[in-house]
Amino acid sequence: MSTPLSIKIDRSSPIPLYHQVAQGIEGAIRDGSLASGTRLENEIELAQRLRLSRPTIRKAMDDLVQSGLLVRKRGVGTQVVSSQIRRHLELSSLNDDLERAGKKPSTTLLSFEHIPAPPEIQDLLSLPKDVSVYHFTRLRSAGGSPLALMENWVRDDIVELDETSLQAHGLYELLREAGVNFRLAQQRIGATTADEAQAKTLDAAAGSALVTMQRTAVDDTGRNVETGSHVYRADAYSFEMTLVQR
Amino acid sequence: MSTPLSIKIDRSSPIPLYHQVAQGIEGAIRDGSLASGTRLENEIELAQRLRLSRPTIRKAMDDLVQSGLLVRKRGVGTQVVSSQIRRHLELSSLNDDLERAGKKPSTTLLSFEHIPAPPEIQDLLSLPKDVSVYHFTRLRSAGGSPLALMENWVRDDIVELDETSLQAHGLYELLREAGVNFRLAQQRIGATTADEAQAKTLDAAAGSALVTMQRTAVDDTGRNVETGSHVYRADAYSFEMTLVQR
DNA sequence: TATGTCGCTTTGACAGGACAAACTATATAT
DNA sequence: ATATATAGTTTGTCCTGTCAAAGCGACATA
Repeated sequence: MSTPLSIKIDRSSPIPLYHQVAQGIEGAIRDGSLASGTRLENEIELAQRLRLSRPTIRKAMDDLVQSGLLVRKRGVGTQVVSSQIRRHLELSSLNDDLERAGKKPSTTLLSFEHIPAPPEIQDLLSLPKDVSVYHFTRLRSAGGSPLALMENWVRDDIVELDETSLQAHGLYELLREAGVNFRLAQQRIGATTADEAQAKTLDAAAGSALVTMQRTAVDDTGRNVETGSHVYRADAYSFEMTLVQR
Repeated sequence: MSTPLSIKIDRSSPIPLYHQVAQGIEGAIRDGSLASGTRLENEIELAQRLRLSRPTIRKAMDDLVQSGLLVRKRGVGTQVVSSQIRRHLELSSLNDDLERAGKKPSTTLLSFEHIPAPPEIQDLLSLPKDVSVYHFTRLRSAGGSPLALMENWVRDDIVELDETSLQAHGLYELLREAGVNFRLAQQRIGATTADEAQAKTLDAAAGSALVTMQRTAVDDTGRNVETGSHVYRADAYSFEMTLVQR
C-alpha cells in the first residue's frame, strides 16, 4: 500500500524544501521506482516521515499535479499518472529543446537589420514611439539537416544584438544573459504549405507541409520583449504538451 | 497606487473563498476595471480588507498567475498582465470551443464500429485484454462549412455509445454525462497536406495544409478513456495558448 | 559624481492546527 | 439479497503566526 519513497532533504540548501520534495518524487517517477498507477503515502504520513509540515508536502504535490505527473482524489489518495502522459509544454526555446534532446543545433543568420518598428510590430510589442527593433531571420538545423525558418523582432532598448552572437547562440539564451526574465508567452500553432523560397531554404519539396508558430513573449516587468513567426518542417517537428484540468 | 477593487465574499456559499476571490479579480480584469499594468493591493492589505487570511488570498493569486493573468515580483507587488496575453489552453473539446464562440457546430457521423481493440490502440489506452473499443470518424462543420475530420477510439467499459447520440452531441459532452471526470490529456500538434479523400470530405484542395492533432485523455481514476487523431483545415483553425514560466 | 549601505515594502517559504467533504468498506437492518 | 447507515481514511479549505529574501529608494560617504 504505502511505498517507502526515500527522499533526502537538505535544510541548509538554498533550494526550497517543497521543491526538494517535488524533485524527489519526480525523480522516483522518472527512474521507475514509483510505477504509474502507484498510490503514494498520504500527505500527513509523508510529512511526519520527512519531518516537514503538511503545507510543504501539499505545495510539492500541487506542483506535480500541475505538471501532470500526479492525480489526487479526496478520500482516496494520490496516484502516479499513466506513463504515456508526460510533461507540460513549457516556455522554452527550440534551441534549448534541441540541446536537451542531444541533437546539436546550428544556426545560419539569413538576414539582419536594425530598423524603426513597422506599425504592426509596434502594435504587437506595445512599443513606445521612440523604440526601434532588431529584425532578423535565421535557419535552424539539427544533425545537419534544416529544421526551422525563424523570423523575429526584438525591441532594442533591452539588449544589444549583433550578427556574430546570433550565429553562435540561441535568442533566448542571449536575452536571458542580458537579464531578461521571461514570464509568459502567447503562442499560436497552425499549418501551411511550403512556397518556393521556403522549400529551397528548408531543403524540402515545394508544397510540403509546414508547422507554423507565432509567439509573443513577455518578461517579468510586463514588457513584450520579442515576437516571432516560425515555420518547421512537419516531418521533423511537432508540438507536444500535457493539458491539465483545473 | 492601490486600486480599491471591491469583491463580494459569501461565506455561506459552497464555492471556496479563494475561488471567490480569484473570480472577483478575474472579473475586474476582464471588464476593464483593473487595467493591464495596474499594481494590485498587496496581499496583506487585501486580506485584511476582505477579512480573509493571507494564505487564502495567496491561493487565489497563485491560480491567476498560473492562468497567466497576473505576474508577481517579490519586493515590488502584483501586476495585471498586458492585455494581449490571455487565456491558458485548457482541456476542452472542439465542440465546446465552437459553441462558446457562438459558431453552431454540426456533426456528421461517417463511420461507426464496436470492435476488439487493435494492438496499437490497446497500447495507447493501456487496455486490459477483455475490453473492446468504439471506433468512429466524424466530420465537424461550423457555420455550414467543414472544419475538421476526427477519428476516435473510446473504451467500451465506461460509456455506451451509439450512432444517434454521436450525431447530436459532442463526444466530451457524452462522456461527462456518463460520469467521466477528465483530468489530463497528452496532445501532439503538427501539420500535413490533404490527400484526395481528406480534401474531398473537407471541401478543400488536395495538397492543401492541414493541422493535425493526436490526443489521449485520462480521467480522475487514471484510466485512459479516449484517444483520437484529428485533422483541421489550416485556413480555418489554429491552436492558441498562453505559456507560463514556472 | 559615483557608490555603497541601510531600511522599508512586498512576496516567498514554512510550521502547526482545526474542521469539512468525498470516498471506501464494513456492518446492520429490511 | 439489497439497501442503508456508519466509521475510517484521505484530501480540501482555512486560519494564525514567523522569518527570509528580493527589490527599491533615500541617504551618507568617498
